[in-house]
Amino acid sequence: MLMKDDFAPLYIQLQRKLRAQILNGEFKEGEAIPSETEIMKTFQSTRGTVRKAIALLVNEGLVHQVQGKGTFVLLRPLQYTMTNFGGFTDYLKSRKEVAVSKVLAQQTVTLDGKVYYQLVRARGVKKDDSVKYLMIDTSLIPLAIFPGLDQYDFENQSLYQIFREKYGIDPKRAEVNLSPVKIDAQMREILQVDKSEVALLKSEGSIYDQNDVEIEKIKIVCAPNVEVKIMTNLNNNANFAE
Amino acid sequence: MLMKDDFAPLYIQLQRKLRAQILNGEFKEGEAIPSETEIMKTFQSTRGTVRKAIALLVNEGLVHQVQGKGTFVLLRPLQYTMTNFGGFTDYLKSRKEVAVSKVLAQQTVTLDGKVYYQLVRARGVKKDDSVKYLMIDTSLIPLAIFPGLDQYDFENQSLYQIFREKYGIDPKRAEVNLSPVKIDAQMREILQVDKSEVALLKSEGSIYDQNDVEIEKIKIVCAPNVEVKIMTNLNNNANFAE
DNA sequence: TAGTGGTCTAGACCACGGT
DNA sequence: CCGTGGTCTAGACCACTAG
Repeated sequence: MLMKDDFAPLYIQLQRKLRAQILNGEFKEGEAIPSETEIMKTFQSTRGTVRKAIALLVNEGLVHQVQGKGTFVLLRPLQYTMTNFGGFTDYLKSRKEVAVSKVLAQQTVTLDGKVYYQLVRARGVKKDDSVKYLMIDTSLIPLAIFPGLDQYDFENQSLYQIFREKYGIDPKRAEVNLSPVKIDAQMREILQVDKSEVALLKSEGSIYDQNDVEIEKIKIVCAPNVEVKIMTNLNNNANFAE
Repeated sequence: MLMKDDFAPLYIQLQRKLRAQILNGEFKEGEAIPSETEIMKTFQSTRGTVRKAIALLVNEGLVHQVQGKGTFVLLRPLQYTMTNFGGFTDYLKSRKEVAVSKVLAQQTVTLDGKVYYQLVRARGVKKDDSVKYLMIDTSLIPLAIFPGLDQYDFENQSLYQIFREKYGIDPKRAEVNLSPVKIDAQMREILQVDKSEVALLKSEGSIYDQNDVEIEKIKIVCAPNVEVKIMTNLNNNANFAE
């Protein structure tokens, strides 16, 4: 079932197939997906590969595993979970929603002697022919790394898709700081913020590629109705020093 | 070097040892740690185990790997990174800092017919004989799951350590929503917030154990000088549906 | 007892970086 | 070319859950 000649490794292919089956409702929420052994047989693969694919889904928060029982689909109501800073289009696509972007400003700016392409967008989703804007997203992208980036149409194309397909650069790691920010007029208008609100949530940080090179500085301000939800596994810190 | 009879699996033992070496400065920031093959020989283990240990360190944000080159220690200035919601003491211990807790309130409350033990604490660190409070932490713990929990002294003991050692329950997964919250008098006093600030960052959510049972509801309000930093790997979403 | 996930081994081949 | 990390295989034994 899995193709060795596909560009993606087998465990990624398997992750995609399993996720698609879950999102399509083939495996119901709260119920078990097939056991690792069954998945091995179905996809003609080995235990290690299957476990790696499932581990990614666990990390995504789509399933969880219980020893002796099985792997279960987590129940989570549809909501805009802002776990993936900057991967907005990809994220919504993986959740089968339609992403909408509106460019508010674009220009080249110089910062610390480096030239950046600045892109400010309102990001939202299409719901029943109307658009709801969920965040205002400011990107600073070094033109030394992405020459000619300003020629693309960012209303209809995913920034990260262009990074990958046109420049062969893959966003690998995000590091963002979260803080409250006072609401200004532009935020209030675009995100339709009620007068009673005084602050919104701001995420500010950097995206790095596989070589730990900073490829984007981001600032995202979220509408009050956007749930910024973090899901973490706590395994790592049960263990202090040696 | 690794002990089979230790309670922790080999890859966790190895993770701890490597982390300790990094934090002790044996491997410098920005430089490479020994290769996977070398670590295999040093600790008499196999590739899979070594890779699993390193994967955990990557997830922690302590190191990153570059194909063909090696595994490198990431440079990060000392700061209070709030990635592990609720694992405050554990986190600081793994960073070799001294955690301080002050109990502000404790009582039993009933919510939706269930009885909870409510614990409100100011959490901080000891620096040169003075204490800096960094967050106000409200926990709701179901007494049905943790009978007799109120007998412990939470100024000097880690809540999660008691969960693990006295009740055999291990916090596994956190799900929190982040949002701004208007500052009240208590926050302003304890966290020493400047008058110009109008909002702080609030993290509100639940902690689940290995069986996906909710074992704690948490609400954490952070001081303005606390960096709430999220580090994520973006691998998962480069791949849409199948 | 049978089936599940959790851990571990001992190999293999590949892609990439630097020499 | 060699050493690095990235992927994959084909087994093994264990711990836990449930009938």
